[in-house]
Amino acid sequence: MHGEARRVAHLDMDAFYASVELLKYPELKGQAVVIGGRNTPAPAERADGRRVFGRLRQYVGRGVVTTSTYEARALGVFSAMGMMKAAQLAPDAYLLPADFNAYRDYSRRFKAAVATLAPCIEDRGIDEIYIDLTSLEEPSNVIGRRLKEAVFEATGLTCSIAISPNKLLSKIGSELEKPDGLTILTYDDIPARIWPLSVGKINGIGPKATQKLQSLGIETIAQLAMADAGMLQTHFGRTYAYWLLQVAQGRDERAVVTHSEPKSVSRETTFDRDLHVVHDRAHLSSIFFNLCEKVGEDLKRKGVRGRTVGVKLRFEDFRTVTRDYSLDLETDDVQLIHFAARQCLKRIEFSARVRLLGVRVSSLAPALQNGVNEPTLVQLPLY
DNA sequence: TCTGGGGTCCTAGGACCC
DNA sequence: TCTGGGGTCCTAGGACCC
Repeated sequence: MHGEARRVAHLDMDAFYASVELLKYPELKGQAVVIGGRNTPAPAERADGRRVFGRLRQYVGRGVVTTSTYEARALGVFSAMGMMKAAQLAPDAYLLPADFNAYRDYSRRFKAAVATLAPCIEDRGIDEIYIDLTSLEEPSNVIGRRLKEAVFEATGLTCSIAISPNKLLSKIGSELEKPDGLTILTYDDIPARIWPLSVGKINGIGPKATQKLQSLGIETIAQLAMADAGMLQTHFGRTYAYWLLQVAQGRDERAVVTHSEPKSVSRETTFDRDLHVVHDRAHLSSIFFNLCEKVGEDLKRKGVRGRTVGVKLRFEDFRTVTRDYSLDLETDDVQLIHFAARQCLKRIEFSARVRLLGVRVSSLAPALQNGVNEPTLVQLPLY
């Protein structure tokens, strides 16, 4: 049952958002730059054409760091860190707002460049992809260099690539020589290059599992590979224990998936201040309807409709609750989404101020041209 | 002055059906 | 009067990823 030996690349753009910003503002090259914040102003343009950049210390309010340059990372500022904490660590760092339109544009460019050389691509978000190279003839180092050149040609940006027999090893490998890295791994390299790493470097082992493994005396992938199967099973369950031992050996049979259908569409927002259900009712209601509208627009744009409407609510103490409401037929109608989402809200006990509100539609199906799978409010007996 | 927004996948219990 | 077993759908929560 052994498949053909495969060759899979993982390509990861280097500090992607930050690097795109440096293309726009080359005068910031070599500086600590942080991108993020909820209401970060764009740089001001002076009359003499020079730009004036904000500093991290000037930031007030909620929000997190979206990303940072390597210079800012050296000061301890990383993605997802609270802005206020980041400002303590690097008050003089330059601060820019995220510009997702620009990132999406560069994302399309680098993916198109790769596609001209190797068409079997799995999208893993805005700044990374897997590429199946099995059908290509050239040696891995030649292909790798060619991919990097094509990406740089198309974007002016560097990336890091690893090529190995599977996605698991390539995903780990692309980080090993960042930035501008090219890493080639075979199974023989696992003891020297993979086993010394922390278990948290494995895609799928997050903070919780890392913590739990550490409490069992397992910190490196080597220690995981040597761990007792029965012990792992008692702490993680049979399925997960088996997976842990497989990945510790560098084994991964997952295919490079070039096509997938969306499973859900959602919008959520964290408020500038926590809102009170009664006191801020009007404000909450208007935000709520807005989220329904945006989800409806997103569904129509993607050409799908969904049967299950869900809401997500986060309280001031960060407790998060969700509620679902399934309809008889798929919909992309804003009024119907709003109706179903209100049914969800009714079942939540509001015990504290609200920090975040979200609306999601799942159980998706392609929208039919004749609209036959779209129920209307009139058909709803309870309305 | 903590902690974004958009997703996927998994688990687990209960309803319901045959 | 102590009562199966399998399958599917629905809901809620949580881990994880980018």
